[in-house]
Amino acid sequence: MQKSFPITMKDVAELAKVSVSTVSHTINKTRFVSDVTRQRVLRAMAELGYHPNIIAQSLRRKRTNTVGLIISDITNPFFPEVVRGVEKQLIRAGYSIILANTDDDTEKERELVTLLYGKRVDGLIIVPSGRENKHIKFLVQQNVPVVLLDRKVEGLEVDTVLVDNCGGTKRLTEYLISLGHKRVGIIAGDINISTGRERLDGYVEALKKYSLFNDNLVKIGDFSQESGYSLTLELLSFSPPPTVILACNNLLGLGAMDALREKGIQIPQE
Amino acid sequence: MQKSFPITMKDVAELAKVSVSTVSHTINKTRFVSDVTRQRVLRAMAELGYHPNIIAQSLRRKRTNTVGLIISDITNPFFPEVVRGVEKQLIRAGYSIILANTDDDTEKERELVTLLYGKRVDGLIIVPSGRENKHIKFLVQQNVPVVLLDRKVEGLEVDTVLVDNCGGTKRLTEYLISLGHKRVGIIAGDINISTGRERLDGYVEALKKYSLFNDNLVKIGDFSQESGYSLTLELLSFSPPPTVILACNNLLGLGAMDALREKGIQIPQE
DNA sequence: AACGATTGCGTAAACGTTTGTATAAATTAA
DNA sequence: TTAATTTATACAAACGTTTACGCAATCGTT
Repeated sequence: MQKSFPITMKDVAELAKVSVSTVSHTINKTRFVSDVTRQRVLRAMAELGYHPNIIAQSLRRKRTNTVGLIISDITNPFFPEVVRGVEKQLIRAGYSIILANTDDDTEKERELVTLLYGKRVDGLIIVPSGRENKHIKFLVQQNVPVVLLDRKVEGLEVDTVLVDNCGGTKRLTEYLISLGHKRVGIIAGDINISTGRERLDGYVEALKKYSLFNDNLVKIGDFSQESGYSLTLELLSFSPPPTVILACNNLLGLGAMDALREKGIQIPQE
Repeated sequence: MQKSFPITMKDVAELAKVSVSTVSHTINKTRFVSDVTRQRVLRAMAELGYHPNIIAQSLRRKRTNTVGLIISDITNPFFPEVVRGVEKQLIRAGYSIILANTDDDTEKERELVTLLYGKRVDGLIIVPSGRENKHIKFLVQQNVPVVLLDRKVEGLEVDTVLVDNCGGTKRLTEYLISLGHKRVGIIAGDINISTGRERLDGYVEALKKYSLFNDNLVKIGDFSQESGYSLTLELLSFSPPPTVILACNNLLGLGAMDALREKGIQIPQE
C-alpha cells in the first residue's frame, strides 16, 4: 500500500514499530540488529516500497558519490570514448557522472566548475579549455580531487592524463619525412591549448631537424571541422602544394578530407 | 580570509552580524532586506568566498535541478548528438545532467532508474532498452516526469519522442525500389526494441506491396557494428546477392561497410 | 540476591538550507 | 500621548538521513 509520495525512513520505522535509527542501522549494517527486528524492518521497507533519499544521505555523509565530467564537446568523436571509459570505471565504483560541455569556452567552464562545486561533487574531471586556471586552483584549494584530461594547464600541480603530444607528433612527422615527403603541411588547432601547441612544436622540431621547415605550410586555426576544411584549401592553393597534410586532431582531419575530396584528391594521406 | 573548508551561511551570517535567514533572503531576493544589511551580507559572502551548498538546498526545496539521461551507449554515433541537444536545452533551463549508459541491458537500466530515483532527479530521459517497463511505470507513479527517447515501450502513457520508424523505412524502401532495385536486403536490429521492429515492418510492408519480398534477404541481429558486419557477409553469400542493403541504424551501417569494403564492393549503397 | 557485563535499541543532535511565525523598532494616525 | 500599522529582522522548525550517547532488559557470576 504505497503511501502518498516519497516514503521515508520514518514511515518504515512506524510501520515496523522501531526507531528510525534502527531502520538506518539495519539498512547499512552499521550495528547489530536482532533477527526479528531486522525482518520486521525489511518487511516494512518492502511493503511500503522504500527508497532512500540519496540527497539527504549526501548532506549528512558529506559525500555525493557523484563526479563532474567537463569536456569540450561530446559531439567531437574523440570524447564519446573518453566518456564511456570514465563512466565504466566510475559506475563500478558507485559513482554517477554529471556531464557538461564547454565548447572550449573558458567562461562556461568557470561557471560549470562553480556549479559543480556547489553540487558538492566528490571529484571533477576536466578537459581544460584554456590556460586560465584560477577556478581549478580554487577546487584544489577546497580539497576537491581534480583530474585534468588530454590537455595540460601550466602552473597547476594536479594529476593530468595526456597523450604525449609533442613526442608523438614529432615521431609521426619524422616518419612522413622518411617516406620521402619533402613538403609536409600542417593544420594545427588552437595553440592556446596545450595539445595544440605541443603538436605544432613536435612538427616544427622534426622539420627543422631535416631543414625542411617552410612557414607557408603551417596553418593555424581551431579544432573544428570547418577550420580543417578552409585551412586545407589554403594549403592546397600554395604552390607547390604539400605532398602530405598533417591534421592535428580528428575533426581537423575530417574537414581536411572534405576539402581534399572536393578537389578530387585521393585520401590516403594522414 | 578563507575559513577552514566549506563556508556556510552561518559563517556569512556571523561575519555580517545578521541571522542566517536574512542571508538566505538576501541571496534569493525572497523578501525585503534593507540596503545596508544587504551590503553587509554581500560583502561578507565575498570576503569568505561563500558558495551555497546545493545539496542542502535540494533537500529543503525538494528539487535537485538535475535530470537523468539514460541512453544505451554514448559510443554509438547516434547518441552524442542527442546528448548534446538535450544538454543544451537543459543547461539553459538551469539543470545538470547525470548521464548513464545501459548497453541495452534491461537489468542495468532498472538499476540506473532506481539509483536516479534515489538521487531525486527532477526528471528522467530514457532510451528504453527493452519492452520491460515496470521500473518506468514506477517512476510515473511517483510523479517523476519521464520522457522516452527514440524507442517506444508499449502499455506506457508517457511522452515519447521518436522518429517515424515505420513510415520512414517504408518510404525509403519504396524509393530504393523506384530506383530499380529488385533485391533489397535488410539488416535489422534487435526486434525486441520498438525501433527495430518498426523499421523491419516498414521494409516488409513496402516490399510486399510490390511483391518483391524475399525471406532470404532479411537478416536480424542487434544494433552493433559486428552484427552489421556478419549479417552483411551472410547477405552477400546468398545468390543472387541483393543489389542494395538497408542498414537499420548507423552502427549496422558501419559494420556493413566494413564487410563490403572487405569484399571489394563499392560503397554508394545505403 | 545482588552486581557488573552484555545485548538491543531509542533519543536527539547534527548536516546546510528555506520558510512560517513572531517580535522589536519605527512610523503613522488618532 | 497612545494605539494601530508598517518595516526590518530574528527564531525555530522542517527536509531525510547518520551517528554519538545513553538506558533498559537480560545474562552470568558470586
